[in-house]
Amino acid sequence: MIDIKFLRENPELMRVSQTGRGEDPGLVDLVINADEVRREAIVKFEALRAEQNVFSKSVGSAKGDEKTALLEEGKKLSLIVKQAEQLKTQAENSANELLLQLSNILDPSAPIGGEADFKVIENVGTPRDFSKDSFAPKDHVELGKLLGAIDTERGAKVSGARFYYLTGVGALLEFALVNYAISSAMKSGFIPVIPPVLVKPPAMEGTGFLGQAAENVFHLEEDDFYLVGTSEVPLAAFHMDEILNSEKLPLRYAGYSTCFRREAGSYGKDTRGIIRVHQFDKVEMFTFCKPEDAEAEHQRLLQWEKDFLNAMEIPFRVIDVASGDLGSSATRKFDCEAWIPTQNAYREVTSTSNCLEFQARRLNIRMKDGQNTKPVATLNGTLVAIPRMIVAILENHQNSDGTVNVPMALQPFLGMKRFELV
RNA sequence: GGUGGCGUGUCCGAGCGGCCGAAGGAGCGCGCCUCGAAAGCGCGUGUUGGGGAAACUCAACCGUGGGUUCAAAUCCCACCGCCACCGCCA
Repeated sequence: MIDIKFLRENPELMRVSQTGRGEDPGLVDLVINADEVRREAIVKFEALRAEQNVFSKSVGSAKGDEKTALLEEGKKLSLIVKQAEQLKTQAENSANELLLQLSNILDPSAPIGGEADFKVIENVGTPRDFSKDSFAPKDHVELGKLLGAIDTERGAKVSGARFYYLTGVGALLEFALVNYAISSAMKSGFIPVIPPVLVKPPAMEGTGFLGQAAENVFHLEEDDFYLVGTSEVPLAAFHMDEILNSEKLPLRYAGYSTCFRREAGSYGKDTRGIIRVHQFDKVEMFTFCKPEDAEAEHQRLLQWEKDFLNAMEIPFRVIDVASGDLGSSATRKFDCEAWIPTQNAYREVTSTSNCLEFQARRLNIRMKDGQNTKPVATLNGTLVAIPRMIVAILENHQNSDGTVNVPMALQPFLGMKRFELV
């Protein structure tokens, strides 16, 4: 949520930001109008209410005929106050509804444009040249079968398209990735968390996933629960309605959870394999910090993501995501894209967003900073999203016979140096 | 799922329908005392919104939402959460 006071004073900045995202700049003026209506309604109601408060007190001490007369008048006043209160509530609700529709203000350094207008920040490592090894790389589906690691056919049989089983070394690889991720996160001061994956509407709304992202969220109609698409949701909502001690910041949490995504509108995209699935596990980093520290923290999160990919010995690049492709909560976002040999392309494997105070305002998470209470900043970043990391590892570290070398960093967690054929 | 109890400020814990934003205590902050500390004493200590340059002032908030009333923390209803016991189950 945007700070209404900031918006009142900087409407032009907000219009520019909305335009940059490809969203409606006219919304800004609707919000400003609604805010004026809201404040007028408040003034009217409060004046009447104050009058009623004074009046009510005089009733108590009166008696006899005088009291009967006062009671009559009180009834009339009561009606008027009630009407004014209703108008006030309506005005507040509609102002709030509009305000919630506004996306976060863009970071001025974020590249403007659509999905394709990202800026490459750096390339790390060099894609392996398979012609030098004189064999054509197999894709992860084929490797997964040869190793007994991934079973997409049975996944489809049991749950439908975009489901899979991780079996044998596939399952072990997930455990190793998670253990490696959590143990390195703890070294950086993260608190490990296993959060709930079913959440109630306020958590989902607060994190900003019920706007344009709503179509990708699973909803349990009967119980009004949402299945989270990322543990960002329960981690952000962890401190909902709380006031944090600013001296304890930054607070860093590493959440391990299953993630559920409907993948609506991606029919025909990545239908093969486990690049795009309805359910997967992920270790997510989440930070609560002072707004003035957010930008530096964003760089730190990015660095931890890079460290992870380097430890997996995978070539990748970092992109600065363009304005039109940011989530509504993010002011800026960096993606790490791993090299996928059989696609001859870089594909997103991790992503980190700076939401500044946007989510915190919606979730009512504040900090006590000296005399003042003000919203904190929140940031999130993927440490490892299991299926995509498995794809990257299998495809990049395969040998001509279909066996796969285990990256050094994972060997202690797996107890093996190579995945063998089954 | 059934029955009973409870939900008040950072925490504990009072609260005849008006004088209750709310006693008392703990904690915290400042000061006194002390060589220093503890104890003791004194003072202070919520959030949100509106108006105001500010001092300040007004309004709202006692789980949430409705209702009754001139007036609700206090009465009524619904919902949510917590605790206890019973039933069922991992």
